Amino acid sequence: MNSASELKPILCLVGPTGAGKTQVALEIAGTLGCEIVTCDAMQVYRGMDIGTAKPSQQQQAQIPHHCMDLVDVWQEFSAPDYQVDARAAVDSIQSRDRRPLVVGGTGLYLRALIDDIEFRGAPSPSRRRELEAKPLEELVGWLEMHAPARASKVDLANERRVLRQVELTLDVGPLPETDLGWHQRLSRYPAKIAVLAPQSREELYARINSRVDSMLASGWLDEVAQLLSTCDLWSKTAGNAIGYRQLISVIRGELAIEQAADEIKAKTRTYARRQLTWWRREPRARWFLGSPQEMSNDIAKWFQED
RNA sequence: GGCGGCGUAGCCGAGUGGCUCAGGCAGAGGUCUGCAAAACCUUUUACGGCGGUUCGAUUCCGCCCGCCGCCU
Repeated sequence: MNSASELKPILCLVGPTGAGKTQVALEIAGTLGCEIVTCDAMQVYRGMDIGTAKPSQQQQAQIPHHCMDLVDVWQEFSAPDYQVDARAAVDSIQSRDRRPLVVGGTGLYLRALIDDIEFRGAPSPSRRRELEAKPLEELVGWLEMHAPARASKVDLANERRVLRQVELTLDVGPLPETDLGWHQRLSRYPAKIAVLAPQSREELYARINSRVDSMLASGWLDEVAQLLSTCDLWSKTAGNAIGYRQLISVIRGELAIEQAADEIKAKTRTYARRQLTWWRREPRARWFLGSPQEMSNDIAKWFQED
């Protein structure tokens, strides 16, 4: 690996859905000579194009994209998988003396990439099914008894998190003394994180609403029908994607399209809000509030400062 | 015109003569180490209007307004 490029921070462009990241990313990648590493939990799925707002074929031909279209909708994919793939992409880009530009909205995936997070204890599906059948109180009781340090760190009302801690206890034991914790934010890669977001909440929501309409107008429903015809049992992640879940119900005749559209907009807005919450806590983030056109230059300028 | 039903927060929707007056969605804030576009936590906003009965009415009664259905 080239040591000069290794010292340069990884450029990251994040923000809520609908802020205009793709547009800015393409511009910046063009002027700074970057390759794009997608940081999006849903764009890894092949065929989920319209609803995940994937860059077009032309756009992808213009700038190399990585970590996109990695798996099919029936395949499970999660943060550790992303970590492996994204780090490989970053290392490869840097070894070719180019600069990676990480673009996306999935906060956890970004941290999996740039922070020194080690995922351990891959869950076993059969045991997970067993644990899922147990009531929350039982899992909490077990955890408090066998791994009090873990119990004190999780949200005990959140069954999914508690269950994972039980799995970790079973597989890697109680929390090691050396565990520095999530909040240490030990960087594996130095990074510059630009958060792109519209000036106001109203503007963000307006952008989201009209984007959902234009996705539906460009054949989103057909895309889902197409995917559904090749596979009707989707992975947990893909099957939970906003919009896809609702459109599947429409195709199955369980939901009217107008209702689906409203629900998709509402869920997307909520999602955008949670994204903003995530980045508010990111100390390395620098915020750029405005439209993509307005912010593009400012972000590029900041990225170029070394 | 007659008869009946309904009117509860931005929306859906239970309920009650007084008590911390359901719940869901949306909105706002937050959490986040293998489903993260997920999961979870906290939280604002009500009883169509005017009278009456009552110690007390969102709840009971009357009138009015609005909506829906049926009849002529």
